[in-house]
Amino acid sequence: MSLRLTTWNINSVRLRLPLLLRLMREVKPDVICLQEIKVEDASFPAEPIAAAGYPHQVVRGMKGYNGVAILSRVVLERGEDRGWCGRDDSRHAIAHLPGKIELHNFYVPAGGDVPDPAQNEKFAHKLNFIDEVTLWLADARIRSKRMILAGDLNIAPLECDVWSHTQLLDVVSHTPIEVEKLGRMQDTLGWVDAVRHFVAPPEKLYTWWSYRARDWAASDRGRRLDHIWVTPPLKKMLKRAHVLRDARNWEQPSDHVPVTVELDP
DNA sequence: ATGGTGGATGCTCCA
Repeated sequence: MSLRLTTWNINSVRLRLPLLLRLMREVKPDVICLQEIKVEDASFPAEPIAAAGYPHQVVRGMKGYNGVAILSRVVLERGEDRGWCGRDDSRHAIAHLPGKIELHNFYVPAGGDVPDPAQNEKFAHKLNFIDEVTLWLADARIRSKRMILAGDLNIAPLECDVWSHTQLLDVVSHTPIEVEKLGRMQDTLGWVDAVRHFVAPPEKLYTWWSYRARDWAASDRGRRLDHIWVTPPLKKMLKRAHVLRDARNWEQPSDHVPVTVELDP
């Protein structure tokens, strides 16, 4: 059984439905994890997505903000929904895939601008979110489980995951406290960073470029915020990873680009 | 040092 999985913060699934269909045609993933779909479940464009070959869908949306979805060519079973930090703000979806693989799709809070949890409630929420997920993963610790964790984690952990390590040390997404907490989360189950498995440091690699740059490609001030991790039993199955940088140049693009990993038995 | 853009929403929030 071969599996090609893509994660993409699409920043409005309704506005960018044509781009999603293009991704399906050009990359042909078996499974797609979307974040920031920004739509209620009832208004999710389920039919055109099914018609494009992805009839199996787990949608966890809300009005206006956040929202995640898992789209699949292959049959999947929805996992049990759960909230984090006492909220139900549509930041996590679970699906059970063929081959006894448990898939988690996360949209971690961005965390606002001020990197101090005492001054900035959004940053506190982000740190608490990571802590809660970490505790939960550690509690459910079964190292032999075949699991994939994908999504917009809103943290660029490595120096080569940002355009300037020193200039971003106090910028939310690359602060030492976030990087440390993400590292702890990764340690819970010995998660393997499936993309850095193929694009080893110190090679620079980004998945997000701000809308605010005059020329995003020329300045290339990117960050790697979108991730795909696998548990150790899947490590030997990793075949390929790809960041679709071209998608940042598509018409009316998301500020994030799709990240894809292929696994083979 | 600052402000820059984009999406959903509805006289503003979030990224």
